Amino acid sequence: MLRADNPQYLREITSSPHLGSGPDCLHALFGRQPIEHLSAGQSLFFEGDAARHLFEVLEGGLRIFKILSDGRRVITGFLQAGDIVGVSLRNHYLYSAEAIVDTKVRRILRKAFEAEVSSSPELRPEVFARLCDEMAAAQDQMVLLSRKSAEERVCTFLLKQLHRNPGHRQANPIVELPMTRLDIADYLGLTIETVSRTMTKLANKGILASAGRHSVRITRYCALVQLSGDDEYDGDEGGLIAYGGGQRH
Amino acid sequence: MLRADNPQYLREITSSPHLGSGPDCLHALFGRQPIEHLSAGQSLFFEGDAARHLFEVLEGGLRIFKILSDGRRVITGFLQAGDIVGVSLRNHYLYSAEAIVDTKVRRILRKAFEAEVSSSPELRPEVFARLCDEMAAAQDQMVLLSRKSAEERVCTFLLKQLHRNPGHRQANPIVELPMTRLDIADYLGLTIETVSRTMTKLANKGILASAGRHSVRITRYCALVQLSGDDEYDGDEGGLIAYGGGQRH
DNA sequence: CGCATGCTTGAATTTAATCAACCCTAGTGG
DNA sequence: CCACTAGGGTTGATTAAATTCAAGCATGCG
Repeated sequence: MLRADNPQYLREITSSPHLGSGPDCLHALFGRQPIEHLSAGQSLFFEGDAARHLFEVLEGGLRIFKILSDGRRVITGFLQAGDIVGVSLRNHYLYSAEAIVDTKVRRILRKAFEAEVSSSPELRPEVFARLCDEMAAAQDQMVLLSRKSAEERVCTFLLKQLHRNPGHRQANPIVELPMTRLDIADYLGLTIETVSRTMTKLANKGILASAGRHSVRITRYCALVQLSGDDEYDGDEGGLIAYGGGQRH
Repeated sequence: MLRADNPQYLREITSSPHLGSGPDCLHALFGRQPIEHLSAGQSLFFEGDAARHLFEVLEGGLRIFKILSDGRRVITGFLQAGDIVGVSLRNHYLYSAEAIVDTKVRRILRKAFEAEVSSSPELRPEVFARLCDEMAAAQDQMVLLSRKSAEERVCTFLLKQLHRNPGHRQANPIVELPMTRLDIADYLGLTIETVSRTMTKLANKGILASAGRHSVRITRYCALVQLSGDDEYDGDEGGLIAYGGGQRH
């Protein structure tokens, strides 16, 4: 349904079947495993389960989340094609994972993964890099949840979704939002009503235009960046300019 | 001032001077480095700086934080004796670090650290474990910031501070809070007023008693746990019981 | 002793949550 | 093929929680 229509990714991962043959050789570990199909809403694993497998997302998307005892849900991330689930865990899964749409994954035993990684000096930096990226994303999310207004949260989210998908450089790009409003709300620490109202407000400002339930056209990218509350994005790959500060003490 | 008076830690780390001689051999990497003194408020490094060193905290404490362009500050963690700063980073520091009290640290070149780690199969699991712990803490913090009330946040924070210090098993334990109320507020995503009011309310409920500006006596531990919004703590090391869920889908 | 900083308390305001209708659309069955 | 329905989404009115603004209090330091 959603990201099934970009075969670049599949080509890329299948073109590096041997360990150490490229920057994404981590995917090669999953190469010979059978593809598993998850239908929308289906669980992959639960928080607290013994972490026996790692998963590679081939197509579709997952939400990963934690639930408080009284039912409050916090989505800590969305995963899509190319992502690997479960790198940062020890004996038990830190969170639950569910498909947000029909999704294809491959799995590998965690033991096998760890054995491969510890025996391959080529793989280790890649694992390390993924962990650090995950950590950086978690830090950004803490900033968002801690100090950003509803509008800033929604704008930040839209930008993040935009930058992670192909075609984010064109004139009036479309952001795909395969998840529901409730998912977005639980990811941004808001309610569905607030998410909805904020999107409407952004539409009224001419910053975006609704393009069906699961996508949005960005009409004023610069304004979106301004309203996201972050420092300006650098020209290309969606990272923030790190400013080598000096403003406190 | 604060944690200077528990020499156990110093004994522990100096008793394992050789690589691979114990579960905490990571500290041995810093063993021959000179001790550096930071006075309260002093910066160690800034977000965005080239990450040339890793630091080991010997005594005292640090806050690590990010700042939005308009000055809003988010403290993403507090570090104390035994912690290592900078494991989860690539080329630039993800955050700034400042001493919250007079603090002693040792530093090691990141290149040297990485060389040592990649050449030592004993060290690697330890680095990995620290990264995973950091990730788990970040996830918990996201839950706190996303969905917990002011009271739940403060209770969670007090429990976390309590469990990380020695002597948390005694009858009416004392929680040390070396940081200011502003630090706590910026860590919990609240204002100082809300933190202050919430502490007062907890005191009125008989759950805690003020014991000077920088420490608090916990008088009803169980009530504190209830109010923290988490599932019950397990008997010992302050971790949450992971419940092998099954409540959604 | 007196100031400055950090902390507490109170009143007013603001933001987002909650409660409640209603709408839209995709999918179903007649 | 079209009407119906259910779920997700939007919009509006009200409420609650935390922030903001403002004042006063303690503690620690010169």
